[in-house]
Amino acid sequence: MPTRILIVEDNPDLAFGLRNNLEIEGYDVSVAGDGPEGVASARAWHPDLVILDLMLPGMDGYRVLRTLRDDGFDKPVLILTARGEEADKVMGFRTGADDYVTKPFGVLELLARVDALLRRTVRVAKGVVVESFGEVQIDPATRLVRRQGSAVPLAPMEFDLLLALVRRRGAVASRRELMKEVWGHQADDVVSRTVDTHIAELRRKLEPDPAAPRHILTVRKAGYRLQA
Amino acid sequence: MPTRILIVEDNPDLAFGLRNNLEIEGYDVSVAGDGPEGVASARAWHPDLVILDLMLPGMDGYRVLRTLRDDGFDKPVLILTARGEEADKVMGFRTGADDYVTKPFGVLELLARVDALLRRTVRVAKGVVVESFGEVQIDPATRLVRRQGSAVPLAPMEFDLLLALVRRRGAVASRRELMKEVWGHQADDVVSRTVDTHIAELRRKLEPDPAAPRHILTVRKAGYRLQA
DNA sequence: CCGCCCCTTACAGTTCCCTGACGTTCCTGA
DNA sequence: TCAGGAACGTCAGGGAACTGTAAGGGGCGG
Repeated sequence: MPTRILIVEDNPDLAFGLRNNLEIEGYDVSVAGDGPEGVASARAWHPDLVILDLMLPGMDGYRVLRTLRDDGFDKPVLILTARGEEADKVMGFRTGADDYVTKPFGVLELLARVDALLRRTVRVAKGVVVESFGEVQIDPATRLVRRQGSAVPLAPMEFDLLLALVRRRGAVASRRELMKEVWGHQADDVVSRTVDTHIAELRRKLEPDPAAPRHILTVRKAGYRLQA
Repeated sequence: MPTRILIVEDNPDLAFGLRNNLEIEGYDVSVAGDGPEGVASARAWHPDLVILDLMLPGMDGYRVLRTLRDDGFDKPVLILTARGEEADKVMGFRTGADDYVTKPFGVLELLARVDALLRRTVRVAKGVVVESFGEVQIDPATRLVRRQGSAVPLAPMEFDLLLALVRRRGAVASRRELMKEVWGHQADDVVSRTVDTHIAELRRKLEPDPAAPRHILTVRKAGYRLQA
């Protein structure tokens, strides 16, 4: 079975050109002209990679990506856009993109990047990387979290916080450490309840009984701890 | 334990800047100043990701990458270069690179790309250090105490006090010393029974017969002592 | 303008810690 | 040996400290 690539792009010329080149490379290609169509196509057709334009009519590209990830779509997504601002790129990656190419771009480079992404995916597939605790599975590659198999949408901060906890695997993480890892480098002496609120949200979304957490535990006077 | 990143870069300023930023993000960073050094470092240090400059003295970047891949090095490699020609990029990807960033670049974007690459590969391990005496085990990392294998819930102060005793291993700890270590502030001539109260609680929770303690011993007129 | 996300604040519920009082044990000296 | 005193053990209640959680507002991007 050939590798399938879904292009979500409203500009017909560009889409056509890409399709041509990719097909010459031997890929199976499908094109969606807007966001909803793209989401539907990803659901039904199960592509191995998605090339996603950010500027789309109807549904924003970020939202499409977001929807896909929340849906449980874990294949690489390459973002394609005219916006080259660094902030845009960072946001794209943060939302779960795997690469970010700005227009104008060279077709050969795009092909090479597609190839690199697919190569990496295949290579990784051998040793699946998924963290888990209890009935919750976390895939750092796609920033996707599942509980009992179904995707749980987490806000970016929530995901990062969860990841920070998971990385410590059962050890106590102080609020300050978490602050430092998730928020950045200057963990002030801020006496803030921010961490707590996010923890509460995580429990609400991930714990069977948020009032009696079994995995995201409080260690009084010390911080929080993730119980596998 | 933390994620390791190897930078192969001959420009000291750039290397230093990158190292700084990556370390702030919590990575373990090593820098190699030329190709051979980079290869050696990758072999010996087993980084989780390599940032590779193409323009290197002595050994060309492509050669380095080639050598690494032939070596069986399968971690992601991000190429960093001033050469933005499409042909260069394609060649880089073809040689086995996973991403290609051209100078000048934004640090945030680079960090985001590093993050995106690592998402698909990294995994973490853990090491456990446990103190123990008698049938009691103490894990400072989780602030968890077990007696005969089953968990014993301790209040924060109790745990800290226990830890202070354990650290002294058989030596006598005066009330004042304990106060100072656990409570931080300097213990005035406070004739307080606070320490005693907590000791009593510890005995109740940890000693088989609290009335005849076998581990948490009283040294009259001096303080307390932990018997292994 | 809306929606999402994030942080803050405030309040409520718990847990915990210190204190003071009293009982018990140990040591000492007559 | 025994009384007295000092040191330690124990207990319970008030208040402080800590966390859970629900709004509310600001910011940012779409």
